[in-house]
Amino acid sequence: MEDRIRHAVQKSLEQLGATGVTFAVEWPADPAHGDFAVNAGFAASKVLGKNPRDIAEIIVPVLEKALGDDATCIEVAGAGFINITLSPAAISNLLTEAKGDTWGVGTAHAGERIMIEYSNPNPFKEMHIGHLMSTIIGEATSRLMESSGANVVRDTYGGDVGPHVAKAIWGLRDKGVAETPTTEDIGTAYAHGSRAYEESETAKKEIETLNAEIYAMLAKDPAKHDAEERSLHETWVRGREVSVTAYRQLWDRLGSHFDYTIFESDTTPIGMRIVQDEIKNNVFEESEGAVIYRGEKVGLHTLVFITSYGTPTYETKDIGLAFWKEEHAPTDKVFILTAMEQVGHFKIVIAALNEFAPQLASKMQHISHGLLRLASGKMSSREGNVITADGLIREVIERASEKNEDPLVAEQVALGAIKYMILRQAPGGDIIFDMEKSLSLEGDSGPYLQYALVRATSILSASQVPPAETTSFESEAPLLARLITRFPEIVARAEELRGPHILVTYLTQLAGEWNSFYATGKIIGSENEASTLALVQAFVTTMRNGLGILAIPVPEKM
RNA sequence: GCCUUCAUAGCUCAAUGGAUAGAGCAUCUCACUCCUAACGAGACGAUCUUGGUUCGAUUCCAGGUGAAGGCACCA
Repeated sequence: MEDRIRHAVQKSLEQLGATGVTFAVEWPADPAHGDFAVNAGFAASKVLGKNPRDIAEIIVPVLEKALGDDATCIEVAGAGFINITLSPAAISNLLTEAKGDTWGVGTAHAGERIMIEYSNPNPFKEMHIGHLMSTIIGEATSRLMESSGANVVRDTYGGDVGPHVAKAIWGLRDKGVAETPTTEDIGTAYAHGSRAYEESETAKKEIETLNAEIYAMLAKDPAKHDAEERSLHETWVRGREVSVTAYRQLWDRLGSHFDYTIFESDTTPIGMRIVQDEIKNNVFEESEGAVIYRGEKVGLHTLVFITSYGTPTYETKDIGLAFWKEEHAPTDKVFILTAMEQVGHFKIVIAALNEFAPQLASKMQHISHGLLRLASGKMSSREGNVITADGLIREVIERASEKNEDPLVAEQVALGAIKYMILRQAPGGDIIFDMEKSLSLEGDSGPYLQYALVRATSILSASQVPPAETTSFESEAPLLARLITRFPEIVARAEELRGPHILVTYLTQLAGEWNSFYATGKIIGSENEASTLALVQAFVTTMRNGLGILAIPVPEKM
C-alpha cells in the first residue's frame, strides 16, 4: 500500500516537472488524520516555486485514481499534507495477512549470514544485571535480524584468562576454599582478591605472578604439566565449569541459546601470534617493554596490546577472536554488542585489524548499549553492591507471585517485566535502575502486554463460534485493526534501526487499543461475533509474534 | 586537558526535519452485578541555554551550561 502511494505521488511529481524530490509517506501522529500522510507538497514547493497546498491539490486526484476503492478519503490538510484514509474493505483485506508465525517476517536480509556476539559474562565472576541487559538486548536484536530473513549465528565470549581470573583463583587459595567451589564462593573469592590487589603490595605481586603463570600453564600441552601446573589447571577448569554451568541455566531461562561459547583462552594464542607477527610490518611497535598500537596515526590514541609482563590485553584477544570466528564460523557480518564504555577499544581494534586484515575489519561492527546503573551509585564487586542477574530475577518473581499462584506464570510475568524495562528505551542511554520505580507490573510494562494477550486468547477459547476468515467493518475500521496492519513495517524498521524499543512502543500502543476495544462491549454473543473474532485472532497473532521477537514469555493465564 | 555520548512533564521513557510534542508512574475526577480491574474514560503537567540553517527544528550545525563514559600495561 505504501509503495502504491509512493509510486503514484512520484509519477505525479514528475509530470509536474519535479524529479528527484524526496518526500515521506508516513503514519500521521494523530489517527484522525487517516492511515497515511504524504508531505510531497512541502518537498516540491521549492523546486516548483509553488505553495505546498497547491501542489498537494494537484496530486490528490492522481492518488484517488491510483488507489480507487481502497481509499475513502484523500484530502489536503494543514499547511500542505495529503491525508489518506483507507477504506474498511482495504483494511479488512490487509488483515487477512495477519496469520501464522511468519506474520511480520520480512526479507530485508534474506539469505545473509550474520554472527552476533552478546551477553559475554566472564567466568570466575557472577553474572550481574549488566550482563542481563546485554543478553536481553542481544537476544531481541538477534530475533529482529531473523525476522528480516537473516541466518543468525549467536556467540558469547568470556574472559577465562586475565587479571580477574588470577584474582579469583588467588582469593580461592587464600581463603582455602574446598575442592569444588560454588558460584558464591567464586564471587567472594574474586571480591577478596581484587581488594587484596589494591590494598597489599605483596598480594598484588602474587596475583600478577599468578596471572602470568596461568597464561604459561595454558600455553603448554597439559600432558607436559608439572605437579604445580596440573593443580592450577584443575582449579582453573573447575572454576570455569562452575561459572559456565550457572550461565547456561540463566541463558536458558532467558530464552537465549548460543551456537558458540568462545573463551579468551581460545583466542589468546591466535592473537598473540598475529600481534607479534605484525610488529615486523610496523602495525604494532615495542615501547617500554610492552607492545602497543599507535592509534594516533588514525586519529585515536595509543593502546597496549601486550603488556610488559608478556601477557595479552583484551585488544590482542579480540584480534584473535576475529580470526577465530572467520575460521570456525565464517559469516557475512559480525556484530559485537557490548556496553558503551568499550566503544573506544573497538575503534582501535578495528583500526588495527584494518591494517593487516581489512576483509575482517570491514565486516565487523561494534554496537553498544548504555549501562544499567543503580540509583544509589555505580555497581562494584569490591563495594559488594552488585545486583546479580539471579538475585534480580528472584526478587521480581517474588513480587509477581503475589498475584500468581502458579510459579511458572510468576516467572513469565517477572521476566516479561524485566525485559520490558530494558527493551522499552532506545539502546544507548543508561537505565537508572530502581527496583520500585523501574520494574512496574502495571501501566506501560511487560505484564500489560501479556495481560492484553491473555484476555484476548481467553475470548477465543471461550467462544463457541468459529472466527470468520476476516473482519468486515460496517463503517470505519477501528484503530486497533489499522494498527495491526502496520506490524510488518514496524518490525522492519526496528531491525533496520537496531531498536527493539520501536517494537516495544508499538506493542504497547497496540495493547492499549485492544484494551479500549475490549472495554467497549462484549464480543461473545454479539451480533458480529464471528467477524469480530477474526480481529481478535489477528490481534493475538500480532501480539504473540511481537512478544516472540522480544523474547518476552507468553503466559497461558494470568 | 583531549575524545565519545547524552540533556523532553515532579519521576521513568517515546517522538523516519512536519500538523495540537505522545505514554506510564505520581496527584485529582469517573467507572466494578458485564468475555479476567495487572483494565477502561477524563483532568493536571514538559522540549537545559544562546545563536545559525530551513517553508517548518525536540530532531541538523556552532557556542555555553550540566551529566555519564573513555584516554597505554583491566575487561
